[in-house]
This record gives sequence, structure tokens and C-alpha cells, in this order.
Amino acid sequence: MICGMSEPAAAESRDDGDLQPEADVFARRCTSRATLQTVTGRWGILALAALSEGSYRFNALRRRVDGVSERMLSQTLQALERDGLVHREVLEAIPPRVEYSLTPLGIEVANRLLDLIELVESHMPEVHAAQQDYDARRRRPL
Amino acid sequence: MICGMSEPAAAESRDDGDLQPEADVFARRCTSRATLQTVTGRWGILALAALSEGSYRFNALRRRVDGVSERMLSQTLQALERDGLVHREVLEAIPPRVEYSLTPLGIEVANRLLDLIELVESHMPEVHAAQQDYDARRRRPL
DNA sequence: CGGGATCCGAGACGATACTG
DNA sequence: CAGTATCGTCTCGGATCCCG
Repeated sequence: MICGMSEPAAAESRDDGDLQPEADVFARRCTSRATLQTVTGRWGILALAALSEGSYRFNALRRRVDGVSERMLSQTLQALERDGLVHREVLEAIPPRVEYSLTPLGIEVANRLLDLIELVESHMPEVHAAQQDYDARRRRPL
Repeated sequence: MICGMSEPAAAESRDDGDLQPEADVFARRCTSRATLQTVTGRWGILALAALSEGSYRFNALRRRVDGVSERMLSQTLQALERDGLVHREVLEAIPPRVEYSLTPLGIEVANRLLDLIELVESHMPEVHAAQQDYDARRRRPL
């Protein structure tokens, strides 16, 4: 089973969404849902999208992803590295130098994200119109 | 400019990421980033993915998206409706009946999300292997 | 330069109760 | 059935200080 999250001794197989042969994001405890979150999280998307342009050093990436704090970028990169999407290479030098780049899987994921980003960006006028429409209708329900 | 968020009287144009002719998720205050978050948020993805299977009523959708609370589903659907991705239709009847479905734009977005979901699900074995590798290396740094 | 450790507020989230 | 309201919890995320 792909969905399994081998927890030491908590909540054994009384669930039904746990015995599936394949990953299913709709199942509550499926690990694919967690992975999807690290990928689509607030900073995960942007980090992957930025790294799809090429490798970055920590602070360069921080400047590229406008608004991210050191802490969150560090956390995000660790999560992405753990899931095998980002490769971290420490270059022995003074001052320290660390290069981040995408793994093959990371590239695949990033490509999908870029598709999505491009789609959303190109349709922002529609979205803004819908928002104004919605907000107007909510102030005067009818 | 697409990135603009017309705020009454706060933080005028001393920013640089605000005068662009196009949307850019990398810019801190770009509205496309917010939209991307409602779309890729924890429940947003799953709601859109579920609705790509066809229209759903509120509680049916709640059952489909395993683990979501009434509150969060309601919030998520409102955000998606506001951005013009989900259509909400109230059928006058007793008991009340509300159908949720995707708009044309919502379908486009959902398709991209399904691509991403499928990719992630199919690579979960790789991800799990990477995680175990990472965790093992962190316990014994070298 | 590339982070880790800590503190703390804001918002996400879930459970429950209530309404039309 | 389809939500809203309220509350308490808990994680996210920013600011700051610190170290190699």
C-alpha cells in the first residue's frame, strides 16, 4: 500500500482508507496528501517555480521569492529535499556556499506547477471581475 | 496593471513589484499569488479535483473530500466561488439543495491540478524512499 | 553566507451548537 | 440539508538573535 504512514502504535487499521493499493489524495490519511501540501504550499510552489529557472543559492533564492523569510525558506527547502524534489549541495568554501537545484522528479512537478501558474496569471482579469461581481452581490444580497 | 490590489490608502507606489503590466507570482503583493493560494490550498485542490468529476451537493462533497470539516468546506467553496472557479446553484426546495460545479475557468484549473495530483500519486514510492533516506541521514549526519 | 533556536502573534482548523 | 456562529487548539509564519 502506498497510502500507509507507518505510525509506531497509533490508530491501527480500523480505518478503511488505509488498505488501498494505490495513492489517493481523497483519503484522509494518505501520505500523498501531505506531499501535495509541501509541493503546493505557500512557499513550496514558488520555490519550485524559481528553481525551475536554474539552481540558486540560498539568499539568491530568497530574493527571487519575494517576501519569504529566512525561516520559511529554510523549512520549505528542507521539506522539498526530504521528499526528493530538491537537491542540496554544500560547496566547501569560505564563506559557505550552498546550491539548490531540482531533482528529475522535482523538474516534473515544477513543470506542472508552471502550467498552473501561467494559467492563473493569464486569467487574472477574469478572476478580478468575478471577485468584484461577488463582492457587489454580497453587499446587496438581491 | 494586473498585479494591483486597490487598497484605499495604504502603501502606495513605493514598491517596485506593483507597476508591472502582467501578473507575476514572484512579486510579493501580486493578487495572483493569493488566487494561487485559494486554488492550491489544502482543501482548494481537493474540492476542485472532486468537482472535476461532476457537480456535487454540499454534504456529498464533504464525504468525497475525506476529513474536511463543514466550516472549512464552506469557506473553501466561498473563496473558489469568489474567484470565479466554482458555480453555486441554489435549488428552491425543501429540504434545501445546493449544487456546486466548476466554471469553464475552474475546469481549466482543475485539469492542471489533476495532472499534478496524478504525477505526485504515481511517484509516491520514490518520495517515500527519499524520505527514509533523508531521515536516516539526519540521525547519523555522516 | 547559510542557516538553527527561540519567542510570539495571527490565522488555520476542528468540534459543537444553532438556524432557516 | 446547507450552512453560520462560537470557541478552543494548534500550526504557520515573521522577527530576532546567534553560530560556524
